[in-house]
Amino acid sequence: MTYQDNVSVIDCDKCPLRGQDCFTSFKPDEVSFMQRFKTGEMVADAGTELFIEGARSAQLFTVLSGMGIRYKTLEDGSRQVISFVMPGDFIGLQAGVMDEMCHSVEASTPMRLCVFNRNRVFELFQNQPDRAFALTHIAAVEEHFLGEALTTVGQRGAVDKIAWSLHRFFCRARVLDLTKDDTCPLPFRQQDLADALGLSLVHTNKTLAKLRARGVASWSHGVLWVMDEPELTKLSGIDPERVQPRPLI
Amino acid sequence: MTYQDNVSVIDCDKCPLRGQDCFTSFKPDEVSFMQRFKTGEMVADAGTELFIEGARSAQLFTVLSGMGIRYKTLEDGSRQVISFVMPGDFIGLQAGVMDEMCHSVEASTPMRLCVFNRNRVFELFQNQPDRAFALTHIAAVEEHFLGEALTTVGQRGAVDKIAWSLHRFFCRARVLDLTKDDTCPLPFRQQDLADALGLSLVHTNKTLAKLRARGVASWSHGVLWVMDEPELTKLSGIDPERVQPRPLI
DNA sequence: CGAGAACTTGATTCAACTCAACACTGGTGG
DNA sequence: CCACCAGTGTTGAGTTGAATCAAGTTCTCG
Repeated sequence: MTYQDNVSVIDCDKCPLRGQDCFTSFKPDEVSFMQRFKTGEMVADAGTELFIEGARSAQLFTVLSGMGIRYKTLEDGSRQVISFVMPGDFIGLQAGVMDEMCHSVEASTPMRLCVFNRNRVFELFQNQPDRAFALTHIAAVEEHFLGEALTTVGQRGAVDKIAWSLHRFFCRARVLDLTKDDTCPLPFRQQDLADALGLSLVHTNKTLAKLRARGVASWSHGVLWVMDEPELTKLSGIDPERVQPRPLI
Repeated sequence: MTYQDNVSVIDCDKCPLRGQDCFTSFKPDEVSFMQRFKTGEMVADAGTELFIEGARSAQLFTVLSGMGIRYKTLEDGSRQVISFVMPGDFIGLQAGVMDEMCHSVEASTPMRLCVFNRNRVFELFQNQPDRAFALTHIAAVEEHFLGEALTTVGQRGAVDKIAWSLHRFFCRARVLDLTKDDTCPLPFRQQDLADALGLSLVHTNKTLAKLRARGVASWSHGVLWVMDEPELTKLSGIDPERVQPRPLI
């Protein structure tokens, strides 16, 4: 399952994410504050449930590496994937400010997570206005993204939905430097994508085949290959995908 | 259109919303801070665009009275209603922390808004940790709601979608004390509801008729009448609708 | 090598969409 | 004052995109 890995904890100082230019830069005292705020690291195997809907959690995480999914489950067993979780994402904010999580988070690959203590979140508001602002910024960005997802799921057809999803993922991967040429890892199941877009597994599969046949994008064996990026961008309906640096917690 | 109404500005001290028990209480110094933070009031006619997608805005608002919709527009002209805006809602957070809004906001009824200055948001983080936390809390609640909306739009059938939407609205209205017996104002068009749920106008109309015929709920002439609340709740798929007090800005 | 999970593909069904007409309302101007 | 119009709501008929059902095929891993 999961285990604490106290030996090889990374210093915030040397955090491999912080340097990337898709994240806003830290002031020196912010780094040292985060170092004190951080209570450890955790490694999770693929399949681990990091959070469970409705549960209170004492811990909050920042993803150092690996990927996962946030999702909600309905009474009838159907599932809505809310978003894909990637390195740099902060998870558990809802548990941090409200009393409980309103969705579950599951690791799709092995993940390494930076661990924070829930009951120290308020310290951050008291002592580190910049960090508190960053937290709010992250929440606003997440809200923005959910609005886009809602729009896609509510208004577009299957081809556009899939295209949007693949395009968005590829762009996120690129700023994280996870792409190689026109490819990037996409370690989810077709079922996950289907549940994210409100499509059936079968239709998702057929639509992916269509995009592959059209020479737009191809996803197999956990690797996404963007064959015709302009076309994918056009189908996705996203303007220039403003890549604005976002804060890291 | 809109105009400043400098004469009858309400003191935060006497804010009619603050007293309601659906909002968390303020400490005295928080009230005085908000009073200084508040730069005025605005009255908007029905139909006014409070925010326009993509624009920067110098102002942020808290809704004092009236209702509206948040929405995104797509290239092809279709529209996704992100949420319904009700008294107590804080709008413009995205403009406040990111540089621009990623959805528009339109008044559906005449609205009275409390106006704040965007460039003073950071003061709040520097001087008022409680208020800053409240802002983050609001963002997290909004994120929670959007996740629920996404789940509904993605996974449920038309009857459930409509039921969820009506139930949610009625619950929100009730905690704001806008209900009278089993009714509450619902000042939107069927098209707005359709665009919120990703349904066509025609199908929305037919589904509303179905709920009316079944004796569950009836919406006409801007008034929602909940005829069978247990049934509506059941259809909506919401557990107990935990009514947790939320902060007001 | 066998078993389960994931992915494919074709055939059929159904929920929701589009089209099209009509009813009701309130506002405007001749 | 009434004719007209634009916005909104209602209803029926026919179409379609996506769901479901049903059978494979390929992968993965113990």
